[in-house]
Amino acid sequence: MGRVKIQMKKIEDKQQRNIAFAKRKSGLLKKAYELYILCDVQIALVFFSPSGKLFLFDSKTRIEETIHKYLELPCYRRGR
Amino acid sequence: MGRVKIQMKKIEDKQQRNIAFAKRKSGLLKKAYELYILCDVQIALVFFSPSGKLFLFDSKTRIEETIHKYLELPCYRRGR
DNA sequence: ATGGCTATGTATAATGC
DNA sequence: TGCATTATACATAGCCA
Repeated sequence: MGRVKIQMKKIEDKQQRNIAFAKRKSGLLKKAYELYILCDVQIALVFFSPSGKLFLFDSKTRIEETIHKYLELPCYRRGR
Repeated sequence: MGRVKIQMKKIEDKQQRNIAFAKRKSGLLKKAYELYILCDVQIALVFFSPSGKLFLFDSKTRIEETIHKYLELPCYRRGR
């Protein structure tokens, strides 16, 4: 997607990994937002940066509500 | 991103909304996967389709672990 | 580190089967 | 109701300030 196609494996250089994280974090949050708006669906997204900082996205419902809706599903309906 | 730029608002036509959901769901899951692999970070993604079907992505840790890691944060560290 | 730039790879809206 | 294709908008890798 950039000037060069990259291999899908962990970026070993820590500085390069942080740069990639910063850029892709924004992209992922935007995609989550767009899916939520365009399709009017409930979404919860939780992730941690390489340094352990928390990032969140949720749809208009509070993230806890989506999480609890998931946790309350019987295990066999959780997929996996 | 397609042939035409679309407005960022709910797609009112149900059939078109389902089509957009199906495509963007794959894209969002792929982006989450790529961030996880490239940057080696913990991610939990939970969302429901317009018809209420559950979709998930998580990094190698079980999704419950990431969720609990989030829920155990003191509220002031959850952002928002 | 951060924040733009730009060339290039990707995602996807519309369309075709 | 889906897949596959195509054209076009978007995301981002590598640079540079």
